[in-house]
Amino acid sequence: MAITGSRRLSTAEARRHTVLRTAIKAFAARGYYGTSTTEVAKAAGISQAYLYRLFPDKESLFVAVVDHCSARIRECHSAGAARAATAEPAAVLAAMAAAYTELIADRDLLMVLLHATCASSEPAIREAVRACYAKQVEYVRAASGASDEQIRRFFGDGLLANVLVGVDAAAMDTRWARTLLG
Amino acid sequence: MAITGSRRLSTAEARRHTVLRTAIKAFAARGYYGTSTTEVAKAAGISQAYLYRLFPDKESLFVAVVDHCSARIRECHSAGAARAATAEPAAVLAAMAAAYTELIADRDLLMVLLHATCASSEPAIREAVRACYAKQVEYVRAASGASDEQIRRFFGDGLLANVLVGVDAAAMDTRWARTLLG
DNA sequence: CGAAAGAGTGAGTGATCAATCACTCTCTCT
DNA sequence: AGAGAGAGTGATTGATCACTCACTCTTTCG
Repeated sequence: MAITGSRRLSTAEARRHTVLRTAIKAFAARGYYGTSTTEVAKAAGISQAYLYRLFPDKESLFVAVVDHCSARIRECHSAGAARAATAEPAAVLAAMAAAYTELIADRDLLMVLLHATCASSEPAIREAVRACYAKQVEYVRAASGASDEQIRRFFGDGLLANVLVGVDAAAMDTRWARTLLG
Repeated sequence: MAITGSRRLSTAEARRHTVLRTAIKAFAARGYYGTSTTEVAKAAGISQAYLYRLFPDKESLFVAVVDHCSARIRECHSAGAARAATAEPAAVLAAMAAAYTELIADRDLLMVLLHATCASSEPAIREAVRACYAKQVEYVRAASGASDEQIRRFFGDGLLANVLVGVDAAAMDTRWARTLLG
């Protein structure tokens, strides 16, 4: 190891990356407490024992998954901002919101972050969630130049969308769901 | 039983009520999957075995707790609305929002609802969460006469407050936290 | 070749969990 | 008094959990 700087990812690192991707689906359903490491390993196509050679424990694994989700959201916001019609804060925010709505349509990534917020009684997870919000807020602020009030509304809308996806409100035909879906 | 209509709550029913109150604190920290029935029983001051005579299983217990929280939120909104300065929708919404902010200051009730949203991959829990939102939205609509857009913003603000309390943003001295706290 | 390093696993371990059972104690009503 | 109903519990069970260990197979490289 450490022989060349141009070496491809080692196989173990590639595996770790695979685990991060597939663990999103595994954790999405029942979160940190409700998902067993065996389920995560099965989703990644490896043995549970090897999972423990890739990550020191379940908490570190979950934190890594949250960080991975956080990075994907920032990529999404960035891609959205690039598609904004004008450089006006409101236009940039609207473009980012549209990209975000598209991103969370598959539910899994979103549910992991919802679960992570819930599991923030574990200090390490709380820090990961805080870091995720910190990076999102500062990125949105820098990319859009929006005011605090605009940013607050942006995140309020996003969180409402999260919950509506979480309870699958789009599949319901009730007045309250239609009201909140807007 | 069923002898008189004026009888006080039976002792078993009183116990059930105690359990619902105390279980909020127990479930708040680690949610449906992460909280054992032994912890819930201990918080209520009864044996775990008796918990199973009061509720058929863990899921029913959790659903009952969610329903209890739902009722408390509606009482809170109702009390808030009664304190509104004028009957204008915006004034009523503001008064309800203020009452809600006060209610969730203790974190526990709020965290249970956040956990319930997360646990909505369990059908019975999902239904309880949906019912909770349904009642809230329809109550807010009826009490305030607000437009759909106003209602959406009201719940977006509430959910943002939920998350900020969830990660204890008020205890942080960072720019992103100050921005979102407003 | 051969040996060292790393990828990967089967078979456990003790702890903990939801749920059950057999049992005791305390009322209430006749 | 005494019997029956309901309140309440200690002990247990089979399953599942996070985590570990001893081991094999494969790749790389001198």
